[in-house]
Amino acid sequence: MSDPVPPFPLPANDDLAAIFHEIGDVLEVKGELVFKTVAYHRAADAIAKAPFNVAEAYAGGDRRPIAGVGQAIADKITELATTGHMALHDRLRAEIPPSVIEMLAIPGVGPKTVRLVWEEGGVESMEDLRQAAEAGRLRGLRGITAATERRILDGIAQLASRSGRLRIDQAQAISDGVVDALRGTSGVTRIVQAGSLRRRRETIGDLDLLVETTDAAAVIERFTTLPSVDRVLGAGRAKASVLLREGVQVDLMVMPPGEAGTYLVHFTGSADHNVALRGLARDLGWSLSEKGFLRLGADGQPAEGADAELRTFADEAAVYGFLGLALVPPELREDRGEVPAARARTLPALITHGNLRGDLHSHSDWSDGVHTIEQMAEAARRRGHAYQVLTDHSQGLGIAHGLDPDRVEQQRGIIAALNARFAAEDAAGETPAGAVPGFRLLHGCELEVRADATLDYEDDLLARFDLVVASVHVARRQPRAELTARTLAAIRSAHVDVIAHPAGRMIGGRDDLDLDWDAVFAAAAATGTALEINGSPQRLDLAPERARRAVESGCILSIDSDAHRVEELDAVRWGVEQARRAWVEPRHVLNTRSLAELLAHVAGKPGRV
DNA sequence: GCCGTTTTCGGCCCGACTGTTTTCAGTCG
Repeated sequence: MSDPVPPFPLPANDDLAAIFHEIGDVLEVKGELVFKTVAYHRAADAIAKAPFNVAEAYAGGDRRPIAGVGQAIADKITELATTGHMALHDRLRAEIPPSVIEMLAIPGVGPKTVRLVWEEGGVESMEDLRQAAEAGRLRGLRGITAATERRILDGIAQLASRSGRLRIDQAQAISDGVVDALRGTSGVTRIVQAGSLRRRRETIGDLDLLVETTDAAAVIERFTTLPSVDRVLGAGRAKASVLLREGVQVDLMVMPPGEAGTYLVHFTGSADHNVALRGLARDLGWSLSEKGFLRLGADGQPAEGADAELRTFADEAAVYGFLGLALVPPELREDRGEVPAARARTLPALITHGNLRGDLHSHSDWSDGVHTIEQMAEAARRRGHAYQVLTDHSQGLGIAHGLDPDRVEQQRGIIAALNARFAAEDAAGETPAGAVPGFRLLHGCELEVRADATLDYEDDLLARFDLVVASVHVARRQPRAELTARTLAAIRSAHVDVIAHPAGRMIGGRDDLDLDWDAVFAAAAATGTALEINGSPQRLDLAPERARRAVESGCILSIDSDAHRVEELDAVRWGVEQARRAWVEPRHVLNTRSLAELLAHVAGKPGRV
């Protein structure tokens, strides 16, 4: 018997988190104790990060512990998951309308200002606020001048023009441009791209640069007057912020020479990671900030006078060491278990780009790629791969010029001829620069999983490929049961070796497929079918949290470029970065294996003869 | 509101920049 279906929809983790963020926001505007509001926001973040559907679990009576969610908030989740309502949320909404709370999103406008304009200015929404500021009706309020009104209007305009988060490849290009422009400024000895870009998040909100220099004024002057700067948001002696013409905010911090350690830690870690480090420091009797460690006195405040002491470090390893921790790689600094692991010396030995021996997913101009089979193979070979799998689309994906069985047969001949030439060159000692002798182009396909859960080629044709990558492109809006059944059908096929971009997402575009992930991970682990981390910066799918759960579930992964042109073969680097964020080690990844090991794994799939 | 091999009560991360209430509160990262 299945569970009774509740008469109201259960929220996804993101939606549940949004409710608690909203509660935290309302309490801030109400002037509630700050630690209480922080507790709601922290709980919301923890819920958003939870690796299972929290509302579903709570609805079923499974109140798994979540760090940051205590008795009171857990009860509220249960209330919402079992009744469809949360009394506190309803009451707070009645007290302060959401349209008032939305004003918190305006840069430069915080809870105190929102409360002031709402209670004393009668402002009920962002649009109200804009009109009141334009009409000069706010300046009578305590602490608000004409300049403040101007600032509020700027903030509203900035919010409207904000272009959302950047893809990591776009952010990297913009950041590189700024770094190049700052290089050579007098006194500058080092520039580090910190923040979420250094943590290699899939999307980036704003950019953080750390500049080691003996002449802070010079670099801040140069930075705030770059041609790419639209306007300066703020500039002091040690830091400055600008908005670029592209709409991206860049924050620059100056660090004194020889003291980079705590600066790098502070401006790289996520807020939660940093909070955890500061807590550790406090336990050891020190206050940690970007400037270094300040010794605490008996009163818990930084010691003064003769007892005052500031400890600085030249590099990050020394900072973590001072806290009794192993150096945490930037990609892991998200407060997802890395701090205890660093203390216990159980951090993973993360995969690197150099561990990859080949690429299991790429296209040519035979389907929807740009370059020829030979061009793609040569390019892969000269990148030092041991193997490259050509995986043009199967016949059903008409829009991508999928191949019918005759065309597949023709490809086979071309691939054999290329491999013969490569072998002859190797034998003659004419292996090209960058290449490794023995390179093989493998014949694969990207097999469409049809809407009815059947596969797009017959088994006898599939059996002749070296390796098969399967994926879902069509009928994406099916209910979860159907979509899951399709993915499971591919996983259980004796001929499918990799599930490509399993969630089917496009960053900033398509959402994830609605799959029963526990079922997918269990089947993939049982059959040895690899789940892909697709390196295309538009996809980066599996996402890190899912990839981490996949590995914990016993799955093997692949990290592939999905290249449609020669240059895109390098996209595996983005995939490797996401794998690192997922705590992935080389042993978890199929294409870290040698050609012989790869082929042995494929041949060993259950049901294969 | 959360949390504890130092605490079940009393703490809870830290500093720069801005503008104005000109000594500090508000906002941000």
